Amino acid sequence: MVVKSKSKAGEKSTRIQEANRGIILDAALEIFSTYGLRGTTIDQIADKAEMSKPNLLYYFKRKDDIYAAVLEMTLEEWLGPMQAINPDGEPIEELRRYITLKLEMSAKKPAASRFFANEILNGAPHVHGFLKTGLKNLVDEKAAVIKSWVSAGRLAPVDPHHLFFVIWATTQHYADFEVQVRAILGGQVDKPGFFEQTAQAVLTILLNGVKVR
Amino acid sequence: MVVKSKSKAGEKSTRIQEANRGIILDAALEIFSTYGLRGTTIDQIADKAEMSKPNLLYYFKRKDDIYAAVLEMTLEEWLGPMQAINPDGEPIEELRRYITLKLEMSAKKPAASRFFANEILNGAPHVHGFLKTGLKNLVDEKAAVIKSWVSAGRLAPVDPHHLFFVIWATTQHYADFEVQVRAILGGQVDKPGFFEQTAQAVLTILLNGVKVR
DNA sequence: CAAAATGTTGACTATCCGGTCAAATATTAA
DNA sequence: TTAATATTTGACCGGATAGTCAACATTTTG
Repeated sequence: MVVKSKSKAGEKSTRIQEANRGIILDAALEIFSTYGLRGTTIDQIADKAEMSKPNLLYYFKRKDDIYAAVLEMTLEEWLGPMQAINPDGEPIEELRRYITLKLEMSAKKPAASRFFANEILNGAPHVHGFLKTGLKNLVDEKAAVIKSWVSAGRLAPVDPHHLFFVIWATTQHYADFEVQVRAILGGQVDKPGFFEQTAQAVLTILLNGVKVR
Repeated sequence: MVVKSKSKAGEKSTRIQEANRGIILDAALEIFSTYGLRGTTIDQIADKAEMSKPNLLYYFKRKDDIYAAVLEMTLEEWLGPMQAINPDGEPIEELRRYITLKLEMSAKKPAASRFFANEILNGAPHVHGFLKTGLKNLVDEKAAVIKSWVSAGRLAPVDPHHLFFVIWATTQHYADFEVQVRAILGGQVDKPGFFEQTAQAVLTILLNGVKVR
């Protein structure tokens, strides 16, 4: 049969589909990240995507489907930097690279960070399973690396899990609480060297915090 | 005169009013903190408060009024610990106390922290003015204290504003991302010594990060 | 080209939700 | 007790919002 099944298995997509799905996901990320799932309306996303609502629903049948797609997209790149922590590297340098990468992601894709923050604040209904399996496994694995570094006397004695929490909290703060940071620091935030200044301050505190004395 | 003037213009309130407003604000904080303003329905709050919707609206005319009341209530206690930073104290001890207080607040009133996080994530529409005035002033004042400590060589050279951001991010993380922390640490979170363990880890990293070497 | 497939939209429906209101009930004061 | 006042609620209204659908428009294919 010559049926061009377009549903599940034989996922063929035209350029228009490719393009529009991308446009929708970008728009949705933006809106979801500030209003959350329940606070977002399909019309808002459609407006942002410059597309009629029925047209948008032609690509994603339900609001939840859009949300799920954005979530999947976001989660993928979220774990990248952590996976890159190298057990055979120099501890402080590995942490410096990890923290810097996370800060860069917050600066470049603040909406992704806020989207995730919203999901967690709402009780993580859509990623609870993932947190307890995928994320936990990865964190436990990397925590073991940290622990081995501590045991070898290459890092100050510090609880590995809490170290990750502190790093996540700090790096994501600049995306999630950007409005507050702006309110306090003012136009300074938009000046050229701001990212470097932030990175330097954060790295100074956190790395000194884990260096062997 | 027999008028029991309460606040505004002869605002007398009965015990029932006193009690019900309190019940409503507690319920509202809980719901708002997980669903945000737009994601919360009046019915949800009414259910939580075990009260009919019209009855609830008898005490607060509009949803926004409830939100504003919760916000005011939350903001007040939010600044307490920071104001308590004493310029004449010993720097490391002052910071230790501040961080510990913030961690205690996160542990005791996570909903308040999440409520605030939601407001900021949503773009801080209701507190933007406050952030740029009240909060900024207080932060600038305390940043000057930190700066003087650094200048006197009593703290490692660190940007005062970023130090506050790191402290806020870290301490509030345990409330805002509680679901994630639970997913990763499991039942450990509910064991007796967990708070002390967390405080110790956080204090170790942050205080070592700012101690003079 | 013409037919088929894909993409787009205005108009519509059903439901949810914020808010009202008049009537009923409970509390307080005289 | 009774009258005034405060509290509670079922029923309702109007606007917003998720999702549908049939018709129209465009693109792809043979």
